[in-house]
Amino acid sequence: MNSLVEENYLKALFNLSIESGQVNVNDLSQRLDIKMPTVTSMMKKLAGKGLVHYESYKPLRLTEQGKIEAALIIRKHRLTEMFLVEKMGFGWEQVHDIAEQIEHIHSDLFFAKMDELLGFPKSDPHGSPIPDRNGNVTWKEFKKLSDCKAGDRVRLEAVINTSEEFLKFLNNRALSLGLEVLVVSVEPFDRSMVVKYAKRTAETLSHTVCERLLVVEKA
Amino acid sequence: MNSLVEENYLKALFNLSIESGQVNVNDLSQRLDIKMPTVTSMMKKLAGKGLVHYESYKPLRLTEQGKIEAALIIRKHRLTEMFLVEKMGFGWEQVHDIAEQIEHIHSDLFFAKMDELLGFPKSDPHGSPIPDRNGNVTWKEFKKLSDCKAGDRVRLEAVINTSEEFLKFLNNRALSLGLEVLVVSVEPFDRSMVVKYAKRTAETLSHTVCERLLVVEKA
DNA sequence: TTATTTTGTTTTACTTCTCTAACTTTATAC
DNA sequence: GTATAAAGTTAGAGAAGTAAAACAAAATAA
Repeated sequence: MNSLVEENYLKALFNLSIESGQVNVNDLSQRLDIKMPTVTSMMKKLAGKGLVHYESYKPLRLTEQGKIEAALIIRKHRLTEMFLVEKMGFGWEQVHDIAEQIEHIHSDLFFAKMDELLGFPKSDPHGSPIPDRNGNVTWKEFKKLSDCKAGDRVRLEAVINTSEEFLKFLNNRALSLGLEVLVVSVEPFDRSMVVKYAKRTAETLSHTVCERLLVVEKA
Repeated sequence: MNSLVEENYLKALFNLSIESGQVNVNDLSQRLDIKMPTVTSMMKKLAGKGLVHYESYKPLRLTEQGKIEAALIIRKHRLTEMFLVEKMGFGWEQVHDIAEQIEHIHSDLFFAKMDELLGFPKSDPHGSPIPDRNGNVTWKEFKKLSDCKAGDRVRLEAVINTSEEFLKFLNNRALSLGLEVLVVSVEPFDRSMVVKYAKRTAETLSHTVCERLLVVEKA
């Protein structure tokens, strides 16, 4: 069984791989706020357990087994977030830190029960997919709002950044998942967008914000 | 802030103090399955943090602050057990190990929310009192069923042993908290009791079992 | 009350996870 | 295409938590 610390390395490596493709020791070091020599030695340890492919000076890669174990931790994290929001009344901006701890609870039954009470959800409160019990993840095809053009009608389905500040920013503008959004115009100078949704007829969103909003085109 | 390991020592010391009054290094060592030298050094560490009164070769005692911090961990444990039973559909025999892990989650909000969703319960699924947010515990006056005599009418309010085996034993006999029990007779030879409750007209319970059942006399 | 057993402590050492400092390899810039 | 910078590794060390071995104190039993 992996230690809590090992689980955190696996999860970070998994997430970084998805976010940026190639992951270096330095990336993992910064993500975990742990110095590079420590990361190097942990990578060797995890390589010894068959969870990471490690070669000196090469990018880091999870093995198939490593991917599964990482996905199962992320499964527990996302089920927890969903449970906190749906069953306990938390806001989507409040759940990250709690889930970060509960993801390390060892009890299949506990998470199976959550899953069941939630009706086997496919995604978490931020729109990220929940891996299945075997560690398989299926990603929906999303588009960044920032890649849309004037006139596009889309539905907000996920957010990339899940920091409390960003989510509070979205709360303040009544931006939530499932919302239908019309792109009114795109400002060429700073790529900010004017959008229309719900009762908001002309809300301006910076490019930085639009890059973090994932949408699907409205059929 | 106390580490998870320190929290476990505090909790064990608190529980042992209630169960048996005087707690020696050896008792704590056995309870935690940790060798005595390790316990000794942890006691010195906790004494340094002002949580334990430690003197060589003397019984171990929590300081007032130590009692409060221990009670707050136990509060989290018992709230969790209650939540698992009441809100997630677990049986009272299934919740101990999960609560043992969740009690170490650091989030006042999480436990405040549990408390609220449960309607501020006074005791856990095994009848043990839940300490308040300040670490104060109020024990009800219980009597052991084994101290009752033939003809007594009592209500089952708590169980002492919370092991899975014991609770399954009680489940099999439909013994649950709140039940009204009539002591039909006491066997002088082995102190076993014949009792009557619900639809059971003549159930025999060994002294070992009766000692672990806490009751109040029916007014 | 003295001998023996039990309990508790001290010392040393191991494991896990972390760091700093020094060195090496790879990438970047001129 | 070397010089410099950035990234990565090695080596040594420290904190937290654990145990084994050796010793000391206290309790118990003869």
